[in-house]
Amino acid sequence: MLDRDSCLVRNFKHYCALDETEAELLAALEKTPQTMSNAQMLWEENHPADTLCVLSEGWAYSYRSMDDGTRQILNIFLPGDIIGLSDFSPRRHLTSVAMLTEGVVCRFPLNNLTNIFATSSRLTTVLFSLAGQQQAIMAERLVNMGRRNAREKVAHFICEMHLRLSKTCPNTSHQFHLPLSQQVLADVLGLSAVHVSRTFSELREEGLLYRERNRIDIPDLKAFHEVAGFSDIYLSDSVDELLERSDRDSHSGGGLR
Amino acid sequence: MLDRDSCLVRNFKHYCALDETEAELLAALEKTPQTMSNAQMLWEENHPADTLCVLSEGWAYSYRSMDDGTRQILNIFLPGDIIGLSDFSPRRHLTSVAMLTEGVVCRFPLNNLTNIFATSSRLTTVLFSLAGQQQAIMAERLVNMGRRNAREKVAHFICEMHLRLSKTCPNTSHQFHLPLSQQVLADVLGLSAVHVSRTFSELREEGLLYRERNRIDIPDLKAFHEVAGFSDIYLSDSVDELLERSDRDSHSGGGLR
DNA sequence: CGATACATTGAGCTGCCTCAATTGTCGTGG
DNA sequence: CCACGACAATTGAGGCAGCTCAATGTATCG
Repeated sequence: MLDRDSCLVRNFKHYCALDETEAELLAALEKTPQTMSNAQMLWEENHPADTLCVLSEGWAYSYRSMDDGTRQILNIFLPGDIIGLSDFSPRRHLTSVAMLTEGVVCRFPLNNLTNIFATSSRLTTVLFSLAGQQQAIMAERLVNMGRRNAREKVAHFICEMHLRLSKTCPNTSHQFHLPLSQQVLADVLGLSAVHVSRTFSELREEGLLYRERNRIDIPDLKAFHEVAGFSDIYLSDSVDELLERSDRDSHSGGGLR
Repeated sequence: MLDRDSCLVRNFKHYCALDETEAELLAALEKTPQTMSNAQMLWEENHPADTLCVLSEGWAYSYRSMDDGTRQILNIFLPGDIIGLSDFSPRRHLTSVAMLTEGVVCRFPLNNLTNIFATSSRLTTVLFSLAGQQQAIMAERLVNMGRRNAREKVAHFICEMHLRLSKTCPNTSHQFHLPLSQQVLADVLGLSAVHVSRTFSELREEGLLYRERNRIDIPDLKAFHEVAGFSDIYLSDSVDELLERSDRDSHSGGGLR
């Protein structure tokens, strides 16, 4: 056992109670901590995908580089996130991943996942939910890119990050730290850095959003959600009910544990 | 047993051999066929997500409706696809799903999935891969939306559909049926229908792509991929290797089957 | 103190949008 | 068989959101 819950275990406990075996299975994913400097790469597009990662500390992001030198950022990762779940099946990583801050990551081989599948159907359920959540985030970002203007894009993304942050660290208020440069934001949102700057100016002048250095301040969260057309359902997680069913199933035969 | 493989079983066999138990688990998902007319809804955004669907025949799509009346299409589904995998964890569907053609769908309760998790770690692995593939498709579309112009967007999407089609039905040549109106394409790509039309005209005049009614003709596939900046890695599936590992694991203890 | 990265602001351009009118295609019913 | 209506596609005209290029300002750090 561990003397103290790892980041991942803490994250999972948010979803369901874990017995000893399960906690150990998860802890196995965080056996090999590795400190990372800002901007350091975890892996690059097209490289063999034999390991995935738990992000234990710090922020990271995944992206695809374009031929013309630009890039599209696909995902922002926070502590407790598993990085590369979607690269589970292809032989090679589909995206590059790099750090946004200093931090700690723990690589683990793909086997650990299949091992979990074979051992705990409850953890499998949670993992599946997590993968689904990541997909939901990407779906929402697709909507963002396709059908919203710059103002809404920026606002919506800030709302999303704010909500995700307040889930992992509950003391997040209307002010919080967001270590993303305007260039990074532009690469997330499919805008130019210049236009992101103008958009921030606009929002600031209307008193809706203040940003200096990497601090964000949203004076009126409700009004801001309005601007963004933000709805939080896509980030709501309710694995509990699923697990109840799963447990019922296993008691009534056919199940594993 | 079934006298004839269901659509889904056929799809899964593409990934790995199935024993009798596994085939039955999968077949259970297609127990309740239901014929659907064109444009009929499978479910709507925000409605309770207690069942998912296998698409047995026909095409379908998922989308999000915006306040201003527009919509963003998130995914196009082909026969053999499981619809709603990403709605697995939230209590409510995050997207609406409707048919693009006539067809047949089979609803099944969420339990069936958790049941699979608890019974076959091999099927679980395949399911996880499928979910990953859907996410890869969405990631690619995100890149499309963020960093490509209309011409590339249209071309890239056509390439993607062409490839996906030729995987499920091998007799797809450089001509194929694509039952998507220009309005639908616009809603996929975040463009206006008018501009999609102009883009098709442009591509036609350059001899790169012909489209009339719902038939597509790509005279020179290689040249067309060039225009699109299309790379097919993100649609490559290699679950086989994963399963080998999974099997090895289970033989050496800790595993299930 | 200079170097480097990040942010702001202006000017001019363009890709895509909106609105609107026209044509083509199909299915339906008289 | 033709007339009709519904829908999909095309084409033109004009507008604007967001782009690029470039210059300047500002903070951080060795």
